[in-house]
Amino acid sequence: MSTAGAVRAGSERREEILAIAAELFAERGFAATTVREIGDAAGILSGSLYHHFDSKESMADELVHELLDRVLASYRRIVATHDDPELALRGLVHEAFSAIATDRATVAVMVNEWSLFTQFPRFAYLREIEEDTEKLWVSVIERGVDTGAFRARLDARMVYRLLRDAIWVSVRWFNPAGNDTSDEIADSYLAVMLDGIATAYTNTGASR
Amino acid sequence: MSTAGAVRAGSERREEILAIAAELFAERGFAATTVREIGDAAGILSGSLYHHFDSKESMADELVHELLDRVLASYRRIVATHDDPELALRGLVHEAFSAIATDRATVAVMVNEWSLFTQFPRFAYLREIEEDTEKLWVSVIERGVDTGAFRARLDARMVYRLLRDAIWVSVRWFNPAGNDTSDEIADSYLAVMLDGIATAYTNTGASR
DNA sequence: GTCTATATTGAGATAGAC
DNA sequence: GTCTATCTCAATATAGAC
Repeated sequence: MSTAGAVRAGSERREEILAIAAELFAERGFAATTVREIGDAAGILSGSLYHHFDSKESMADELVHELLDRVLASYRRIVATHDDPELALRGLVHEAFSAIATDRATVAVMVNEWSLFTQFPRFAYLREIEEDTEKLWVSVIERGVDTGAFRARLDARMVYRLLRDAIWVSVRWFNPAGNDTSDEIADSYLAVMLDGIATAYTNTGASR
Repeated sequence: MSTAGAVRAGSERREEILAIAAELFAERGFAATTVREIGDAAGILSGSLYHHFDSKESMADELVHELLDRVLASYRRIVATHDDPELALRGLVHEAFSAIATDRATVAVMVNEWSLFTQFPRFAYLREIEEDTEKLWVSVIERGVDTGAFRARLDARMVYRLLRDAIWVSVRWFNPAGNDTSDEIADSYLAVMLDGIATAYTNTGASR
């Protein structure tokens, strides 16, 4: 393999540096993290980073792109293996929380820098993958409405966004090393989303 | 009134510049917005901004602090005037979406830069106000559990965070000038949160 | 309250030796 | 693959005139 210029494929050292960068981006923010800090944390000088990467931006790019590709692939597998819409939805939610647990830093970068990154052409895939993801989740929700598992006249797109936003932003406070596992919080969120928080006998309000 | 140094209280020009800065911070991100851009958009040179403000940071500080104070005060009024927990919760959710509609740019700055700002001592009030807000919402949810309006054994804190995260992050895609008003989306979110998306007869799964 | 002019700093990135 | 050394630029912020 070539050693000149910014290497494309994944060497061990590369992955190591990416993981360090992810932690710093997540902790301080992408813009507020300097390449000198990344170099310091990796035990090399900032200039040496450019043997591995083209730019600071390309580090974040690689991190987030790889994560999103992986998560979308998992989503597709889950939907393909569950005919039952409720079971499919449960699988999707568990998968998302699982990603928060296993890739906390990168998820935090994605969530915190979403509005920044989506401005730039090089991050166009963010919107594309998110669009595919939305289609996938919405199709599951709509199928649930069709089968009668979910309520009629649901706005599937709105339900998806509510759930998506709540799940991903939980990376800001959810600590998988704490009291709850990612499966436990997934089940808690699913319980609220599926059954609601109101008791049946209050379910008579004019506005509902 | 004094005209030397950075003025504290609100003149019209000041408010105008703050609104312009909020739009730019929201659109491009706080770090990626330069004081030159703010000056250009306001029709003055960047140096002249420092007659009104101490720093770029203090502009964001003022915007977000003022918003959060205002929202928390509204929350308190709502809780104080509603004995019924469900009505109180409905009022809170409507108020939050109303803030997104009336102060979209500042809410976006708060949401997008939360992790960045909370790192700095000058933004300590962010965590403080958020803590008070959490207590207020959680007390409403717990009262609902006590009165029987909401399900027993709810994790009130978790329910609050799910709802809070979903509401605020919706600023990234919710367009109050579009098809839905803020009251409509508030009612949609409340319908899902109160009643869930599952139909009653599926409510027999072992995991629920 | 804004402009002219500029100080000052710190950032991302590069070239070439080792 | 890392270091030495440095370039280059753009950013925040300031001083003082008008």
